[in-house]
Amino acid sequence: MLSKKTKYGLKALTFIARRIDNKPVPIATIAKSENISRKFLESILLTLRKSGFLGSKKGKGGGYYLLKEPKEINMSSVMRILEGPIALVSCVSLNFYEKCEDCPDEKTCAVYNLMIEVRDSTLNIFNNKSLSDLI
Amino acid sequence: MLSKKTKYGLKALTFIARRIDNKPVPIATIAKSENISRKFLESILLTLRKSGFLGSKKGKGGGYYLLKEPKEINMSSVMRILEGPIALVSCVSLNFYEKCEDCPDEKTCAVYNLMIEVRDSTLNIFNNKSLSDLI
DNA sequence: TACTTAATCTATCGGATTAATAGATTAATT
DNA sequence: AATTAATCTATTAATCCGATAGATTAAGTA
Repeated sequence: MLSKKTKYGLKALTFIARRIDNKPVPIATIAKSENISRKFLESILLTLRKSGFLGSKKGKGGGYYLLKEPKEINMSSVMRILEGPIALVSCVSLNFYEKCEDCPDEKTCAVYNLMIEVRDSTLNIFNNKSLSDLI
Repeated sequence: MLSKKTKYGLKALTFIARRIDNKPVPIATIAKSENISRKFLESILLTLRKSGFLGSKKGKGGGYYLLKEPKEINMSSVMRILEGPIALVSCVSLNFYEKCEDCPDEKTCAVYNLMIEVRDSTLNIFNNKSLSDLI
């Protein structure tokens, strides 16, 4: 299941992307319009800024704005920043690989191949979707 | 990410399915062979029994055995019992549907359609996989 | 019958993670 | 100077996960 962080993050990104002028959008505006706890959203937007998706401007007329074209913002990268691994088990993760403690050998693991398949099909969707597709 | 419960459950099911004679397998045997906490596995097998996948026999020579052919044990149903919803958000879940509190309208939700797509592709895999494919 | 094996049931617990909150600070605009 | 709005640091509340403990019930075996 998707965390609220990810869900809110995606909603906020699309909200910001919908502004054609790309003028800064204040946190409060997004929070109110999308029914998100203002403070929680604050921390989410901060991570999106630190990851290079968003820029920010303080003071009056400030807020968050996109640093790239919506078309250039890939869903895989957003999901990885907000949610973490796309794979269902870390031993099949491309970007967050980790060996399973309990599993002596991945090649003989029954779960492994199934999860590879799921990962690939999900990745296939996220890789071919950008923020512009969510608008 | 998959819970350990699900991962262990899948491993245990394949372990049991590998016994061609389908004689009861004691919890302890599975736990030792698959490096799973015995007590934790106990509760997992209990839910698999209550869901109709496994039968059990007490006493000497007892243990858990499959109630159906591995070919008849569908991955979607196993996943739903062990992990819960296959969908990433409950508002796109077929079996565990729940309305999002924050979302006023699913039709205008940007996340919705993306998650529908992910659900369908994952479901497509699980629906066409059975326990026999894991062995 | 007594003993052993093994599942069953109830309950609890620590730790990690998630979601949310609070308050003080910094920066920009008017 | 006043206002607006992001930033930073810390804390809290709630939930969930993985694991554990102990007593009980059932079945086979000597």
